[in-house]
Amino acid sequence: MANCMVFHTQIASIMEVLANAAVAEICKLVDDDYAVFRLEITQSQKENRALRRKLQLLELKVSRERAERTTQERVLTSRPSSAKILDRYRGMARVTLSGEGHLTEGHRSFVKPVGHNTWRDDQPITDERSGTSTKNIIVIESVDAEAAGPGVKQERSEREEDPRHSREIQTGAPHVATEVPTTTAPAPPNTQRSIMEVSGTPNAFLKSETDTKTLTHRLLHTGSDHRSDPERLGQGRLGCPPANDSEYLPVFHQRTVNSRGDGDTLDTGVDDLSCFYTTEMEPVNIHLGLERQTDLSKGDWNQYSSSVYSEGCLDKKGVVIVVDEVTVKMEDDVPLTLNADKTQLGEGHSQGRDVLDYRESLDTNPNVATQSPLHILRDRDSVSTSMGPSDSHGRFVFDQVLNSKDQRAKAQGGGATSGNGKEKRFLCMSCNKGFSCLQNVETHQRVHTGEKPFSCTQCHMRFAQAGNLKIHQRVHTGVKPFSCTQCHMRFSHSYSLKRHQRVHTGENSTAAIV
DNA sequence: CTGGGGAGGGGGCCC
DNA sequence: AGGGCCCCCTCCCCA
Repeated sequence: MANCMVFHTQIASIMEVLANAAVAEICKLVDDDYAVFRLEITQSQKENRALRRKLQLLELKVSRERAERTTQERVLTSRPSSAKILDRYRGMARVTLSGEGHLTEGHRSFVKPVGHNTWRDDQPITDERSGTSTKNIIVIESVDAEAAGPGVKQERSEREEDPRHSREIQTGAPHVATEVPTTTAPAPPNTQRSIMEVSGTPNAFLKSETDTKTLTHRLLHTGSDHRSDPERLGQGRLGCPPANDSEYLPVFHQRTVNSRGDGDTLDTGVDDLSCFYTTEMEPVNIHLGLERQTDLSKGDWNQYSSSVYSEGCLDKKGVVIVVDEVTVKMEDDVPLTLNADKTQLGEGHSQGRDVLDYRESLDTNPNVATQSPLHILRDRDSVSTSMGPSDSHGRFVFDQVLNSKDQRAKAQGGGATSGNGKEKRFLCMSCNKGFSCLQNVETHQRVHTGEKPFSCTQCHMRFAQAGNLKIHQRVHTGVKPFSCTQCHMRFSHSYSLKRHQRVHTGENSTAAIV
């Protein structure tokens, strides 16, 4: 008996030692990762400082031009110049804001070519270099990027700053720049929940809840090795999940939207349009998927695609959207009222804004908040969705999501739990639609990313699917392989023929659809 | 009613 | 044998 007691005592002591060792190891890991996060936060802060400085410069430019314009107007016209100028600049500010949606007062900026000191009232407000309306966020980004110039990095490097600064929290202040020192009221200090800092697009919201962690998401980092992060963080590449019974957890989603000036393929960094799977969620390795705030309606993305590809804004202008880093700070006990105020970024926002929102926002739909755009269904039997609060170990609890909003998914048997025979193991985190294979979800995500890798050699059209390009090329070739057996009509689309034949059969088209 | 683009599903081939 | 990829089919939607 005594031996038994001694044995138990020894066991207990060994357990304690092991536990202490484990705790120490965990602490070390946390410290290491925290250092990395701090570094990235600092970099982000530097970049934001540089952008703010640039905005101030642009403001000065505006003021100067305004003064010049005032003088000129006084000379040239009998109309009270102040009113006209005010109109003009008010208009510019409105356009800028409508496009970007979040430039703060006092930071409205635009770029006007040197020597262009007058504005005509009938002149569309465009980026003079691109000829593209500034309502396109991409243009605004281009202005920023261009104005920032090569010296920005240098400038940033000269500014070391308090990392705590990066934890300034912005909540409930849509479209307000995260840090605008002179003209913007400081963010409400009360809730300290999250912060996002995005180059030129500071009005983003990330919300989450967990233990106090600072997570850095390199969301859109054009020209950077955006693959390094998941690798550094110990995740594998996208691929099939290791095993069906593993807990596949969404990690994070990266996207790069850029284009080259030669009009070639717009690289959206699609190889990162994916999620990385980890079988265990470590407290130091929690990754937030980023969910677009507004509903990704088809129209939004089509519009985006249209503006980007069809109109060739990106292609022709070589505009690069850069959203450098997003820093998220999550505090304990933050309620999951992840602000469903869609109006913040809702209608009236630019297409580009939508794209960014998609990357930046976690709020609006608590059900999908903090999930990556793509993840494996974890619980195939579950339809309910929740990202429950962290469990006692600080882990996220992810359940699968079925977005009831996606009517099309329902109509076409989409959704994670549709009754189709094939198991829909792959879930798009943007719309929560389920797919049976990874390829399909990757293709599907082009809807959200706007990636259209297939371009027509005879026109500007681009397509997300090769098959659609092939069909499209019949427009150029005039090939109409589908002919009606009852008339001489020929069609380039098989479905057009099928639809046409309803005319002969007298079948009601609506009834046919039903 | 047609033209045509967007998008999902599934089969077949290859590794 | 299973997964990835390519391709085609199909349907929806809009102009």
